[in-house]
Amino acid sequence: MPTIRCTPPSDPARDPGLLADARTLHRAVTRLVQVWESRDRDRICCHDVSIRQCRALEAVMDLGPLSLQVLADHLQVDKSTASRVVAALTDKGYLARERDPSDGRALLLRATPEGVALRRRIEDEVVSQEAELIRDLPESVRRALPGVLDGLAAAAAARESA
Amino acid sequence: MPTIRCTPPSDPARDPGLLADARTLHRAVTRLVQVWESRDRDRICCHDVSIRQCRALEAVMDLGPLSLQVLADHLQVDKSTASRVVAALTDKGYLARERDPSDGRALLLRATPEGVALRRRIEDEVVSQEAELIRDLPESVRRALPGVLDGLAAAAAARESA
DNA sequence: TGATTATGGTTGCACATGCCAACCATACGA
DNA sequence: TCGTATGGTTGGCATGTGCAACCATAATCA
Repeated sequence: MPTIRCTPPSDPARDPGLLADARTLHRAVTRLVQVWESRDRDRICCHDVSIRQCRALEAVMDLGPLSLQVLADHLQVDKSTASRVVAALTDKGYLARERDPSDGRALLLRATPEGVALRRRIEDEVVSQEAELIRDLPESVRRALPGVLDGLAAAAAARESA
Repeated sequence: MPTIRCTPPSDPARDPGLLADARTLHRAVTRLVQVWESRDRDRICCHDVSIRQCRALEAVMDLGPLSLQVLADHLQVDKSTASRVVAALTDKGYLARERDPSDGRALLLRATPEGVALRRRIEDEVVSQEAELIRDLPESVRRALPGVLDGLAAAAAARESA
């Protein structure tokens, strides 16, 4: 389908500052992502699950019982990867793999009570560290953060799927 | 050295909104990191190098000729991982592994001309996509971005090394 | 000086992740 | 009912990761 774009695809010459802004943004996001990745590895991996496994557990809890394919789409990984992540979580007792009664092919993934507890434990710990962190930030920055980050992630995700 | 902290280490009871803010922040950053990881996989991995390899190449160029250990510290990975990443980049011709003349044990890692060209190629492409992205953002968000992101990354990095 | 210790790198191991492709079972549509 | 589409699993192969063991060179100290 021929989507109509309101903004022309590229006219950086029209706004000379745009590329400079973009470069600044690129470096800032890259730095943030790298720092956070490392933090998450340290904070999550000591809790019996990998980062990916933790994200999968969160997705299952937040999106309700779901199929493997939906989970894979959400995590943006191949379904084979999702299958193995789920297998690991199931082996550890954090997820339950049921058959979808309305579709004999599909799974219905649910978090077990142990999974719910683990997720709460990890998130509480991380959030308390987050609290330490934002207390040191200027009030203006602290207030602007969620909106800005959500906007950025949403814009990137939208462009991704376009 | 006994660093003095201006804010007490933890008193969430003093500010009941703090934990809620922290949770909001946590979810926002997590989402952003996930979206970006996926983006980077798609944007970088079609250029003959993995994300990690690209980061390593950037680090070598930005920090000047450096040793494996310094690189590993910067990327926050084990030195064995750094060793293999460097080996891959060297095999592909993007890095040169020299002996440090002032220390017979250490390496001096440098980007080759091919490495420099590759990094420029990748960054130009990514930055142009970034430009598309921020053009769609509200002006207020776009203006707040770099400061907010830098502040957050810096705070996280500082707390990390504390 | 000679022995001990510290540091920089590499390698083996085990495992998670990643993608592709082949495969099976079930569902759906012509 | 037969062909096709979809949901999942598994195998293969590559990369990435940390840990531990190991080697070579420095640095330190008796």
